[in-house]
Amino acid sequence: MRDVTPGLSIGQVAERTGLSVHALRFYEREGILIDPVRRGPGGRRVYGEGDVEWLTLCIVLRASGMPLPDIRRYTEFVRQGTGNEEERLALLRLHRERVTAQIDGLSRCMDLINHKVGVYEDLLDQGATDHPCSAPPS
Amino acid sequence: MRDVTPGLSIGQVAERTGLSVHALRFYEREGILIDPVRRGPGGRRVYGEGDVEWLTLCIVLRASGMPLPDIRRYTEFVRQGTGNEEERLALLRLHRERVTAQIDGLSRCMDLINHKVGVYEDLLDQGATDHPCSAPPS
DNA sequence: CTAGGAGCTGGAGCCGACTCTAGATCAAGT
DNA sequence: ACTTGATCTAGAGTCGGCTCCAGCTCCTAG
Repeated sequence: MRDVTPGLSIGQVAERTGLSVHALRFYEREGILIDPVRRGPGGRRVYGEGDVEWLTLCIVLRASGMPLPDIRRYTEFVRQGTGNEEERLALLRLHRERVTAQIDGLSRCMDLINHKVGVYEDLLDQGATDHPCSAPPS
Repeated sequence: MRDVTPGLSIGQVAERTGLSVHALRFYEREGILIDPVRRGPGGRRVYGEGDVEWLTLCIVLRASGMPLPDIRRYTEFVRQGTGNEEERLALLRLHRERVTAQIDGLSRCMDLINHKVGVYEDLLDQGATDHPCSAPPS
């Protein structure tokens, strides 16, 4: 009944997470994994399902713009175990604000882009019906 | 009545746009300006209001993740004058899709981050009221 | 006259996050 | 036995987007 999680090679983890094997080793060097990866025969890395889950979280944090040093700090808190939940929460809240700011910024850019798309669409419609002169947009 | 736009120095443009003077010269080298900057006595750059407006647009495009080469291509279309509105529109639409994808991605990250923030908030509330054991989150 | 400050050019440097290379080791298939 | 392919390490290279530096020219104020 034991050994339900048989251990994954770096290639398998790469496949599941979408990270490259290079990136996996790089993350490990950067201290992004919670505990040192186990090694199988020949010194090969052996990952568990827990590692994959953790990496999946890290990928989300990265994708939302958290810098690696911050991810490392968060990892260190988790590695230390319970007792620092406030700090973890503070990091997460800080990041949440950054993501909110990103989304807001992008939405404001979107408004302008939509506006310009609209202008050009109108211009082309109008041109199709052969309207007279008008100031060209930039 | 003429000369309403007296011409701006690179420093003034930097101040208005928020770009650095370095970045302004860099953008110029990259072909991001619609026409070559006029030069005043001593070979100094003289910008017009139109340049500032154009740069303002470019800043929005950059802020929303459009790469400089794409901005350059868009600039080239505008530089060529009317007749390529379809191409401009295509570039804008493509970019709009990228921005939409970015916002969607970030929103999905937000869901997870919010979830984790909620988990830690609950955990700390619960801890304050001295609840018994529970599995620690990652 | 001189000192400061802004501007000029060309080119080097930096940062983050990977990505790739070289050269070695190891396991499995033919 | 041999080849293939995955893995290992240490370290170098890449890329985008600036940023900074050296050494020069200007203009203006004191």
